[in-house]
Amino acid sequence: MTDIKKDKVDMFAVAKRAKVSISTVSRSFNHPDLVNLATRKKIDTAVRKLGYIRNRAAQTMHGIRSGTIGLVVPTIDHAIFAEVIQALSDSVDEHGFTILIASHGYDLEREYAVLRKFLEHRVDGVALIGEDHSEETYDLIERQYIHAISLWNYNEDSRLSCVGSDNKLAGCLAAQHLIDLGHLEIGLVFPPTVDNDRARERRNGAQSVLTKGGARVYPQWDIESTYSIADAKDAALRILKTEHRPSAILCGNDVLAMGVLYAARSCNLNVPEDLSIIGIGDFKGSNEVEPGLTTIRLPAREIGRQAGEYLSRSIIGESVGRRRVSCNVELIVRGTCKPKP
Amino acid sequence: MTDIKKDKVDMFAVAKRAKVSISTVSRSFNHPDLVNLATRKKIDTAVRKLGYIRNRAAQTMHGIRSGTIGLVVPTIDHAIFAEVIQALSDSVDEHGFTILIASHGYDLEREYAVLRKFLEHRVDGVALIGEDHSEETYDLIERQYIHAISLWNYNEDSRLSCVGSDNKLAGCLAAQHLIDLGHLEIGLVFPPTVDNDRARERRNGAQSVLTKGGARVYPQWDIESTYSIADAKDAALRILKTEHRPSAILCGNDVLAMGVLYAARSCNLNVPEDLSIIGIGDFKGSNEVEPGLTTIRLPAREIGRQAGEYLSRSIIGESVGRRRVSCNVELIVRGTCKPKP
DNA sequence: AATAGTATTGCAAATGTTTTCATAAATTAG
DNA sequence: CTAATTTATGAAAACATTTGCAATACTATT
Repeated sequence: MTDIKKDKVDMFAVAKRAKVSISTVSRSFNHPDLVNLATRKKIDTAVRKLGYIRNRAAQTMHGIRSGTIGLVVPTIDHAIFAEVIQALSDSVDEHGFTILIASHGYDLEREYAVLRKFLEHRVDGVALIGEDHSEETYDLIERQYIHAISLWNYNEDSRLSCVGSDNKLAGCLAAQHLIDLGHLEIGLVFPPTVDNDRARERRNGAQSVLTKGGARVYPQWDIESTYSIADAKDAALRILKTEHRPSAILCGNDVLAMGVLYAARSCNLNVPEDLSIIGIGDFKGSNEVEPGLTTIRLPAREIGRQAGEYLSRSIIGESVGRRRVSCNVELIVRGTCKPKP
Repeated sequence: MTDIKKDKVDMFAVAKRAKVSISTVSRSFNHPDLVNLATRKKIDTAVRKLGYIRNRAAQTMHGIRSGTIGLVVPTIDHAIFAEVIQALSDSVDEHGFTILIASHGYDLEREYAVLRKFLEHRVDGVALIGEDHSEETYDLIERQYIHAISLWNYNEDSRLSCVGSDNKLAGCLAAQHLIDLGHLEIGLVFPPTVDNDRARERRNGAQSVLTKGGARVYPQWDIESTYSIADAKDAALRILKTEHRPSAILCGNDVLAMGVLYAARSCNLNVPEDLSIIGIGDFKGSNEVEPGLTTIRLPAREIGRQAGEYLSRSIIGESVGRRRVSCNVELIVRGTCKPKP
């Protein structure tokens, strides 16, 4: 065995096969205009024959970008995030970036750990969901001068760049719609609000409008449910089974609203005649369910796309500094709400 | 400015601050037992003070694993994949791996491109969905000796290791259930089957049982719909509006089944009295919808978990060779199917 | 007190690239 | 036909680590 021709396929192997120097190989990748067409062809065939694949790890060591962006989400398999992930992925992909993804299950310490791991991988930027992060996390981002962006929530005082919607406004809009329809006895189904600014803001918004509008929310109508249709259905059943039930239920997001809708149906309550339901989010399927879900639209795809665009550009160096992008929220009236008789 | 104390924080900086050699720093990370406790402490404080973060890119260059696994899916934001992604991510995370993710939108050439990109990043392994891949893709995987696994479909002749379910069986089971209930006029709503072996197998399975059972599927009852509730609802409306409509509809997956269910409701058809519906998948929410969706369960989380486990182990070196894991499919009877009177 | 281990540490080579600088060849100008 | 450019290539340093080997400092044994 000629110890020279090991099967390790690196630039060296390519160079040898093409009978050029290793620098020429590198150049033909990075500055093809600087190398003669003929040699470029030789190199190309060598690459093909050997099945050579460039090693980004080695490139990264020269201060060259890693071409990766880290995305940390609470969880991947919620409709609410899946859509944003897809949009962000598509949009950074156009600039040649790849996504490193991890979830933390609403545990801010895990979020920090994930962020560190991403930094070890030398991601060129990171995207986080929302604004509730540990001080350590914020610290790390600032100390490392890493391009970062917060998704989902718009806040004009945000510590990071952000692209998202005004969740408080979303909550207000939902509540206002119910008030406008004359509802005064209103149930609330919201996800846990600790370490979840999106849910908290929506809730605060809704509640402020509700009290201002003279509505009452009895404690037994104010229920917490994890992000799950099953859980929300159970939660709603508890509300609906009280002898005195609200005339409308406002939900922290559309998945919960779906659960409530199913709960109503299983109690033989007609929606919206016997019960009005409003959600927040306007997820896939919210339009198709019967009756169509009245909700507040948050433009998930738009948020993901803009975030990806911003991150990519600021990494590439086309734009700089902090930026805050507010995406519109909007009431979508469908079939689950009706004026209180 | 002392040109020595640039703000570049690498091992060198740490070494200098801790007054040890760079090798000792490295060792204290990788083989802490080989370095004195006192020095380790010194190094530790230096690391902390400087905010040093290890550079995996540099490590990867020594043949050390990159600690990443590439996951290529058709799309991220379908319930069907989101769940599997989450499970796989969780399971590889336990072994210290991070996921690189990208979607190809059912375009096999893009899949190949993504795979190449992952290989440039020196992922330690890759996971693909299904068995429909371009020859180039299979080639690349074999030539690069990369750990690879195919998810979702079980096939005893699979070219790659696989963990999944027998999709053909799933189709058969669904069809058999309808036949058993006495349905002979059956509609079909399936996603496009080109480059999608999962859908194709289910469809083949279903159809073989149907014809064997003497059922008839008129062409106008055999409809293709993209993976989308909205699309499926439209498709179903077309079937249900024909003057002669089937007594049951078999759907390629639960999302489509939901669309059909909503379509039925919007036509004022009662499910299951006027129309039976069966899905495949048993997604989140299929149990909660009213009436609960009768379906064939495919254990998404289980598949993701096992795949992650297999990949991690085989990368770490604990297990070897090809492996094919079959996950059970099972008929889940709920409320959307009823015997034909 | 000398010897043999053993526990620590540092030096330097290696990893797979990119890039600067220098050199050689080819082209153009004078 | 020579000088001045321009074009094309190679040599070597740099990047941030890991690791085999050698050197040093301790500790235990006799």
